[in-house]
Amino acid sequence: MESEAGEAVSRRFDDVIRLALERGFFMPASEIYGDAPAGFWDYGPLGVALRRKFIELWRRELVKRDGMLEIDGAQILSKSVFKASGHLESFVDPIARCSRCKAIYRVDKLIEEKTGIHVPERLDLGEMRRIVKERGIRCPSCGAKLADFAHFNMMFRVGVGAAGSDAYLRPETCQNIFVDFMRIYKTMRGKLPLAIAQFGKSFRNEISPRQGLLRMREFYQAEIEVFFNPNRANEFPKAEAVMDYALRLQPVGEDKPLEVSCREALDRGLVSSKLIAYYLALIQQFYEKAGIPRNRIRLRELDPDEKAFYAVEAWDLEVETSLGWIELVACNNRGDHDLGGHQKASGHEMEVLDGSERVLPHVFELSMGVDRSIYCILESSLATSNGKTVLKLPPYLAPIDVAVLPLISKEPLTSKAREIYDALKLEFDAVYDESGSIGRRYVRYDEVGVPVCVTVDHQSLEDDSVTVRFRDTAHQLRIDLDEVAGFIRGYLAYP
RNA sequence: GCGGCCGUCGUCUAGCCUGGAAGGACGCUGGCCUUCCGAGCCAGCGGUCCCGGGUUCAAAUCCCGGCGGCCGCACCA
Repeated sequence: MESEAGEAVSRRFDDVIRLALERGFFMPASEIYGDAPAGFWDYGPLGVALRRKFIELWRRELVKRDGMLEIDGAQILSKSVFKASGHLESFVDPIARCSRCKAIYRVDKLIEEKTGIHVPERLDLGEMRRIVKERGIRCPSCGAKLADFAHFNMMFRVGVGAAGSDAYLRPETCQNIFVDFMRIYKTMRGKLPLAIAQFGKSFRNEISPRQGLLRMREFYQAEIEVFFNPNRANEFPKAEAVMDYALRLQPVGEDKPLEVSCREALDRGLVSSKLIAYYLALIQQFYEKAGIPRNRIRLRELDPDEKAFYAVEAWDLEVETSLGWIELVACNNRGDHDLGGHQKASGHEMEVLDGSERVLPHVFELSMGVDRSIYCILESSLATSNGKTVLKLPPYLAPIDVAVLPLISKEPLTSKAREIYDALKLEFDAVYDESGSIGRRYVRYDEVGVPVCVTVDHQSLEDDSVTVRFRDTAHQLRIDLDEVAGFIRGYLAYP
C-alpha cells in the first residue's frame, strides 16, 4: 500500500503519536527499560484530563440520561467466574508449533486452509491432532512435523495468596456486572429494563499488540449492560424520543452505511427491537457529541462469523480514521448467555419478576473501548492552520479549559494575571504562563486544544477588563473581569 | 507468531555504506527586549546512540541474539 493515500495514512497516525509523546498525552509504559513489553501505555497529565472529560461526557450522555446504575468492580476475579462465562474454554486459540522451525500456527485455521474442512475453534485438541496426522498436514514454511498442541488462553492468570490460587485479570469489565446483578437489582430496587454501567480496566494477552492505543494488553472499557425481558423488548416508551433520529446503519450485505431513522430501521426489520434501536441511537449521538463527524460514524452489523461466542445480534460502532474503520463500541445482544451461565454454575437464582412474569433477563451491551476512542478523537480533532497544529477538541473535552496569560512578562501585568488564574483554577482546569512571546504562547495552547486564552493587557490595569482569545478563530473579545468565569462556564457547556 | 523495513537529546533528524571527538533544527530554562499571534539578542538545558554479547587498538557505525516500532499476513475472545 504505497499509494498517496497510504502515505497520508501513516503520516496522520504519526502526527497523533508525535503530539502525544511531545505534549504528554500518553507514552509507552516501562519506557526506559529495554525489556518493556508491547501493548502497555501510560497516560500523561493531558491524557488523563482528556480521558476524564470523555468519561464525564459518557456519564452525562448515557449513564445519567438513561438513569443507569454505575459500579466499579475488582479487576481480579475468581476462576469460577470465567468458567461460567465461557472465557476459560472459549477465550482461547488452539495452537501448534513446528518441531523444526518453531513457527506457531492456529491449528483450526491451518486445517481449514489445507483441507477446506471447517473446524470449530473449540474442538478437542486430541481431535485436531488426529486430523492433522491423518491428513498429513505439516509446517507450511519448512515442511516439518507439527507438535506441542495447546490452547493459548488470552486471559492473564494470576496467583492469589501464598498458595498462588488461580484467578484471572478480567478480559472484559462486564463480568462484574453479571455477577453483581442480583444484589444490585435487590438493593437498588431494580425493575426491568435495568442498565448497569462500569468504567475500568480490562486485560487481554494479545499475541501481537500494535498501533498505540488501538490494541493494548491493558486497556480501559466503559461498558453498559442493559438487562431486559426478551418478551417485552418492544414495549419501550423511552424509544419514542429517538424515533426520528437518523442512524447510520450498515446491515449485513450493505457495503456502505444507510441513513435511516430509528422508526424506519424498525419498520424494515433492520434492528430487532425498540430497545436496541434506542441504545444504538444513544451511542451514536454520544460520539457525535464527542466531536466525531457523523459521516465518519457507522453502525455495522456483524455477520455470524465475526460475532463473539456469546452474541446473538451484534453491531459495531466504527469510526473512520486514516487507518481505516476502527471498532470503538461492540453493541451485542448477549441473550441469556451470561445470567444463565452464572445461574447454572453458581446455583444462585438469577431470575426476576417483571410484573407478574418470572424471567431470566437478557442482556444488551454497549462495550466501549475508551483508549481507542481517545485516539479517534485526537485524530479527528487534529488540524493545521498556517503550518501550525491546532487541536480542535470540543471545548468540554479539552484537557485544559483556559490559559491565563499576561500580554508581556512584566509587573504589574504578571501579578494581575496570577490573581485571575488563582480565581479560576479551582473551578476550571486552568494554567498560567508568562514564558515567551504572546504569539508563541497562543500556539503552545492551540496545539493541546485549549479553547480559550484570557489575556491581561495594559487596559486590564485601568478598567478591570481582559481579552478572551478563541482557539479556532484567533478572534478576541474584551470582557469585564467579573464576567470571565461565567463566560468560560458558558463556553465549555455541554451541547 | 511469520516476513519486509526500521530504532541517535523532549520532538524531528545528520552521522552508519567506507569503524577514529555524537552534530544540527525545533523545543525547553534563565536574562535582556517586547502592548496581541511561532520576533530578536545573550546565556544555558538536554543523548544508557534500544538492550546484551562478539570482532577490533578503537563500535552509533561491522557481526550475532534479544526487545521495541511501522507495514503485510495471521489474530482482535
